[in-house]
Parts: sequence; C-alpha cells; structure tokens
Amino acid sequence: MESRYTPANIERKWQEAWVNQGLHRTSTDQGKPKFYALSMFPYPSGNLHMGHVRVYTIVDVIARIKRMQGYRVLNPMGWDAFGLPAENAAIERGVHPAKWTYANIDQMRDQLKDLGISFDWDKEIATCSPDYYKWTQWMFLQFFQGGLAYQKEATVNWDPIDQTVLANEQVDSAGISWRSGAKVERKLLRQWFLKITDYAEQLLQDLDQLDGWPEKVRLMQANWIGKSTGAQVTFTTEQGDDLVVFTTRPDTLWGATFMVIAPEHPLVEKLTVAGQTEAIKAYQEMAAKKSDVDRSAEGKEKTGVWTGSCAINPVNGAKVPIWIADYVMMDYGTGAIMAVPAHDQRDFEFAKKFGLGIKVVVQPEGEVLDGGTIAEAWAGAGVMVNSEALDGVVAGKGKGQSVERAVEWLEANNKGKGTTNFRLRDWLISRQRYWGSPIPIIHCDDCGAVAVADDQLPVELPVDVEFSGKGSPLAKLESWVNVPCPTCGKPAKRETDTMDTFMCSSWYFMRYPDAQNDGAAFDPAVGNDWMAVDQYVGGIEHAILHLLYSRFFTKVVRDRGLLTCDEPFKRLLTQGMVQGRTFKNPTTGQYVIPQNVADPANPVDPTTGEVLDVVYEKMSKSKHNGVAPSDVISKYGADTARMFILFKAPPEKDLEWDDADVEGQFRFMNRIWRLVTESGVNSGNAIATPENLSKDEKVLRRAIHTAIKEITEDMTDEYQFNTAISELMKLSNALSDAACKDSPVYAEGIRTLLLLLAPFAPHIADELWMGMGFETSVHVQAFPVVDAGALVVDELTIVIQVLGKTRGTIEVAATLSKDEVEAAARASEVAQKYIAGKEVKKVIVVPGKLVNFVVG
RNA sequence: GCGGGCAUGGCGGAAUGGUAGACGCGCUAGAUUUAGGUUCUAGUUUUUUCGGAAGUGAAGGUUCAAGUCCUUUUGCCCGCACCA
Repeated sequence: MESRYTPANIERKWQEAWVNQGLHRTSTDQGKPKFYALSMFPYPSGNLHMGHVRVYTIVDVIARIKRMQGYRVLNPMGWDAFGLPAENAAIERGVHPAKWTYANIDQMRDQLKDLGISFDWDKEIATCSPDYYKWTQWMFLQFFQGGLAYQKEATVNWDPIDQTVLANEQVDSAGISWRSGAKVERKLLRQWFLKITDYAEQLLQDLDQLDGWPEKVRLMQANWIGKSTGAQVTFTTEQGDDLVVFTTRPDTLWGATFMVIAPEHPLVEKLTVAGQTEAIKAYQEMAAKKSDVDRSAEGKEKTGVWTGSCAINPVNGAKVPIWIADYVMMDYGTGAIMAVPAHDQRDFEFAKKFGLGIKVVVQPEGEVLDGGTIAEAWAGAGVMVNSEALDGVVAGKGKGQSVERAVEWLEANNKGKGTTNFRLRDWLISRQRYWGSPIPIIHCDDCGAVAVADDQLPVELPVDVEFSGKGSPLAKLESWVNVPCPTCGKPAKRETDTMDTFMCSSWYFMRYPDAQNDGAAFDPAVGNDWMAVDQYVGGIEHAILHLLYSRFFTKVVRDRGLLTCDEPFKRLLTQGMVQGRTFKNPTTGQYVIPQNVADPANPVDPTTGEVLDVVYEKMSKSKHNGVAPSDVISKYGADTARMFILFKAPPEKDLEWDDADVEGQFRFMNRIWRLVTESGVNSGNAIATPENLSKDEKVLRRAIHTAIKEITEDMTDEYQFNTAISELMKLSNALSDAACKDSPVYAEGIRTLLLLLAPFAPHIADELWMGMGFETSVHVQAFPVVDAGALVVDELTIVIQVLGKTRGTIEVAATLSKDEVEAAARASEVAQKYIAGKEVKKVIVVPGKLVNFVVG
C-alpha cells in the first residue's frame, strides 16, 4: 500500500472491483428483511451537479449501511427522460430527441459511477424507452378502463413558450410555468384528465399515515387538496333554472342579498337581459384575457356587472339580483355564490361598491350591528337573528351551532344538503409535444375514444418527424395519425397528444423491483415484496407535484388489484440545496465572476473597486457560483466530496459549499490513511477480549463502542450524517491519542473505524481494509454492534450544582448508591464552599449526572 | 391575510429539561522545515478587581434546574391565498 493517500489511484479500482464482485446487485435472499432505498431519479440533462451528488450520496450511505446490517437492499437508478429540453435541442440543433437523451444518459451514468454510488444498474430504467413507456401507456389504460381518465373541454393553462398546456400543479401562484418560466395564458381546449379528485378524501386522510414525512410536506399537500365542509343550496332563477351554490356558511343564507356567478358560468347567457348584453359581453371578454392571478391581483378592487336577472332564495323566498364578477372562480365550488355582505368581507366590498343591500343575521354579544352603517363585514361570533328557524342559535361551526343546524334544516326541508368541497382539480395530462409517451387512444367518429389493445402496446413514437417548434409534430404526421378504428375498422385517428412526463414518474418506483419484466408492468408478487419504498430522498420542489401524483397512482394501482400498499413512500427526506459562494455587487446587484476577484478574503469589484457582498446562493451559471463535481473528484476524490457534503450540514438544510471545509475533510481522510497504514494492524491481529483490560484499554474500548452506539443511533430513522461523521472524527482522534497501541483493543479500534467509515467513504475504507490482508470487501462485513459492557464506567463525573448553578464536578465510583453520591457531594470541597453554614432545604440527585443543593 | 419553519462563538453546526458551544472551518502562538505547504502541540463566547460574573433574537413565566417546556414579541425564510 502506498504511504500517501492518492484517491485517484484507488477509487476507480474499487468501483470496478465492486461491479465484478456483484456487490450492489439486489439480494434475492428472502431470509433477509427488505429495504427499498430510493432517490428521485434525475432528468438526464447531461451534467451531474452538486444537488445530484448530495441526494445520491445520502441514499448511498443509507443503502450501504443497511446492507452491512443484514438487509437485502434495493437501490436503483433510472432516468426521467421524456421532456421538453430534448425536443428543444432537436429544434435548435437538429439532433433527434432520442439521440440527445441517450447521449446525456451515458454521460451522466459515467459521472455517477465516479461517485462510487452502490446502484444496482441491472434495475436501470429510462422512461423514454419503449420497454418502459409501453407500461406507462398500459397504466393510462388502467385509469381509462377504471373510468378515471376522461376528456373534457376546459379552460386550461397554456404555456406560450413551450407551446403546450400545463396542469394546475405546474403553474405557481404568480401564473408562471414551473418549467419555462413563461406567464401562462388561458385557453379553451379539449384535453385528457385523470380523476384525482375521486381520491381527494383518501389522499387527505392518508397523510396521517405518513409520520415518516416532513410535517411541512404533509401540510402543503393538505392545503393543496383544500377540503372545506359546508352545504350546497339550490336557488331558482327567474328563468326557472337551478342555480347551485356552495357555501361553508349555510347558516347565513337568510342574509344573502345578491348572488355572484363566475363570468364563464354556463347560465350567464340565459340570465342576461336585453339591456345588459353588451356590458356582460365586455366584462366576459375582459375576464377571459386575465389569468386567475391577474384576477386576484390589481389591488383586489371588486368589479362586476348585473345580469339583469334575479333568483329566489330557497330559504326565505327573497328575490336577489344575480351578478357576474371575476372574484368568483368557475373552477372552485359550483362557480356561483350566494353573497352575504354583512358577514363576508369580499361580498361586503362588492355590495358597497354597487350599492347592494346588507342584511345582518349574526349579532355579536353586547353590540347591535346595522347593515346600513357597518364599516366592514362581521365574521366573528354571535347569535343568529333574522333567520327564522335559526334565530337565537349560537353562530359558528361547532356542535349544535348554527352551521350544523342550518344543514339539518336544509336537508329536512329539501332545500340543500351538507357537502364537502375540494380545491384539488382533476389532473390535466395532455401535452401538445412530441417527446413524451403517446396516449394510447384512437378516436373514431362512431365509437368515440377507443383504447389501443394491450397487445398492441406500446404505441411507439414515430422517429421521422419534423421539429419546427410550432405545434405538435405528431399531429402533422398523417401516416401515423390515420389508422382504422380498433372496434369497427372504419378510418379513425390516433390521439396526437403525449402524456405529461409526471405520468412516467408516478409509477417508476413500482417498476424498479421488476425492471426487466417484459410481460407486465411488474409482477404483483415482486411488487408487493418490495413496496413501499422505505426511504425516499429528493427535493422539496416535488412536495406537491410528483409526490401527490405518485400517491394517487399507488391508490389506483391498489384498487386495480395490482399492489396492496396504500402509500408508496414510508419515509421521506427532503434534502436542502447546495449553495455556492457568490460575489455580489451591493449597489447594482450584479454577480461577479470569482476569477476576477483578486483577493477572495476581501473581495472588491474589479471594475468599480466597491466592496462586494459575499453570500451563498443556489448554484447557477448566471451567478458564477457553481462547483463542478468532476473538478472536486479529480482534486480530492469522491470520498472527500461525499464526506464533506454529509458533514457540512444536516441533510434537510441548505449546504454552503466552502473550499476550505473541503480541504478540512480531505485532511481527515489523510489522517485516517496515516492512522491505519502506520498502525501496523492487520487481519492477523488478535481481536480484543473484554476481560482483564487495563485502564487505558478500557478507556479506548469505551471510545470505540461509544462511536458505534452514536453512529448507529444517528443512522436509525432520522439520518444525522453530520453528527455521525463527527463521531468518526472523535474515534479517529481517540485512536491517535491512544496510550495502548500494542493492545488488541487498538486493533479492534482500527478495524471498527474502517467498518464504521465504509458506508460514508467506501473507497478508502475498502483500500485500507483489504490492505490489512482481509479476504473479502469491507462492504460485505457486518456493521459493528455495540457492546453495552464496554460503555460501563468505573468512575462517574457528577456535576455539583447549588441553587441550579454549576459549581464544579466530583468523581465518584459508579457503584455508589444515590445516598452515597449525595453524601460524597455534600462532603466535597466544591459544595462545602457554597453550602457551609447554610440550611440545605432540598437535595436533588440525578443518578449518574448531578447533585443540586437548594440552600436557604 | 392564513398556515408552517428558523434564530446558539468570526463561520458551518452540537447539545433524552441536567457542566451550552461536541465535531469541523477559520484565527493566534509555538515546534518541525532552508522557506512555503504538510504535520504536531497549546489556545480561541464575552467580561473581569483573576475570586468570579454574564451569555443561546427580545420580554415574561413554569421548574431544584430552561437553548430545550408555556405565554407574548421581533426579525428572516418557505408554502398557500378574492377558496365562497
């Protein structure tokens, strides 16, 4: 073995050796408990960045430690390979998306291998491969046959840059596309949807099962699903139509003074009286131009137009005008509301602006509200008034209070019914692009939408298409579009939309355990053996998108009898960003290229001489703060990169990339190298026996087993890699300082250090382990188990407190009883100094920890 | 507006209600070295009359004992938002 630690000379060697030994192949030993470790698979952009390094390292450490602890581990890798960048490359550079994608995959796979991640490459999948998307299409047909996939004409989010529609989840609150950054437009189109709303209640309820998930993610999903309980009430229009509203406050029905319906509401035309036609039309056009976001922006100033018609309030027969206004959304509730201005601020503002009536039905205690004079809506507590049957009832949502009573009354009188409403919308999955899985449907004039037969799957993407960037290339390919109807044989047309790529990623974790099955998406027996994923790791950006869709898929797959699990991911870890050191001009806000900063310790702007701000921000080209994984690996090796990234911050927190800290981590690897190579310990050394140890040996052995205990705890359930590594450092320090380097305990310590280190820094650990003369890799050894006996101490340090203030410590024999400890403490010099001559009112003895004297 | 999270040395971060600052970075001094780097040793919250005293964003409270629990509050970050 070399005397100098040179990672470049050892890492590749071990990566190849592990492959040759088949160490990372998923064990089929059914005698072992299973552990499914999963990282969110990447989009194959072609370049590995530090964020990738972080996720895969985290999962790798977990997988490696579980293997050493006797689990059969599945740690797979694949590619979320459909998507627009490939198509854009085709448009810009004339490369076919498939060629571009597969080249990127090859490049990224090589980069991943440099990291020494223990993926089972036999399970590799790429969602753009016909072997895979065949089953994505099959999954779609499962939904279709289950009545969970349907077409609907709807106002949808249209991304003008990517030239496709997007699901609600893929547009942020500012109306910006998650991918292109474009402001989405609204378009009326016929599109495919999945009925995720059928599962809204379950998706919400089962969040309670997910106690291994961050609370934050569960809350985000609960908010997105957005359940609210209330009632549906049917008003009748003058024209005789039913106009159904949803309200969470049915108790205030008697206070409704007008109604508002969304500008897109189907009844608008019928309700509009002759004199109002133009005003209504103009308002509708204005509203149509605005996105939902614009509607809610603009200072929230209320706008609207009266249709000229009225409706009859079913509870009291009151005649109320029907307005249209864009503060009512067509896609929430029923697209129509009853307005109670006295008790709803939005309705109040609207009523004030247009001079509509305000009727108080809730009177707060000790106050008399008057609809004509109040300055704002009263949404607080009170007692019902002017509400016939409800008069005198306490207003509120509690048991026996007005809301419950109102629902009972509505149902008893057949005027409405209690109901729940969800914010969640059905999932729009059509995309007007080429590089995605075709939707396996054929449209026939006579038979409608007909499923492509299972034995005809996959509907393959045609290769020879033209990429102009305008419209779907598939739609223009007549030879592909025109096919006979599978049912009646008449000329029919293929669906030319492809699926949202989130379809592909919503079930890939079900495919991995049985990745090479060409007769089914997966064998249910294999699927049930491995599902659910025991530990999932990925970015918080999928808190709703991918994680919600995957939960939905899992429930549908369960209901189709393919799997038995309710939830796909038992535990979820959302790792923080990797941030780069960024130089920023404080006045212009411009980012300065690090190479142009002469003295990084005192950075000044190279052109203006201003002192620059040094901040840590997400790595990106525009900020000139990126660090390439390949550069770090070639300079320090993968082990140092892995150790640094794990040590620098807890996994869920953002991590500041700092070259000085990387150096520090490299020093630690060097210390271990020297410690082990200079120790003289080899596979032939006797292993320590716990008996008849000297004091020094006992101290060292306690340090060894404390490290085992702490690291094992840090790696159970909650993963605390940073403190685990600090324990490795402590053990390494203890071994360096050991006073008994000839002892078998020292040999035990050296070996234990390598075993504990193996999951974190696998290359150096195996190099040193095999260098000691062992026959088999460090990675197939059992993970050390703590010997509780080694942790027992002869002497305890007891803290002496007086009135809760620490005054010193004493050493006592561990065998002393509680009373004896108290007596020793009382007699101690430290305590006497503070308690002599004073009355000791109380003594608290915490065994093994402290004695606290309470003096008067 | 609603919901959630966070706040500890120069920095990243540790602390089952029980010696706050583990571990690391940086820094200071010394040793080794022709020098730099490496490596090793010691030190590194503040203050001090060298006995101590104070200290975990702020203010209260519970407790023998609070970074940790409770109440109020400030700042920052994140998610949702005219949701009927």
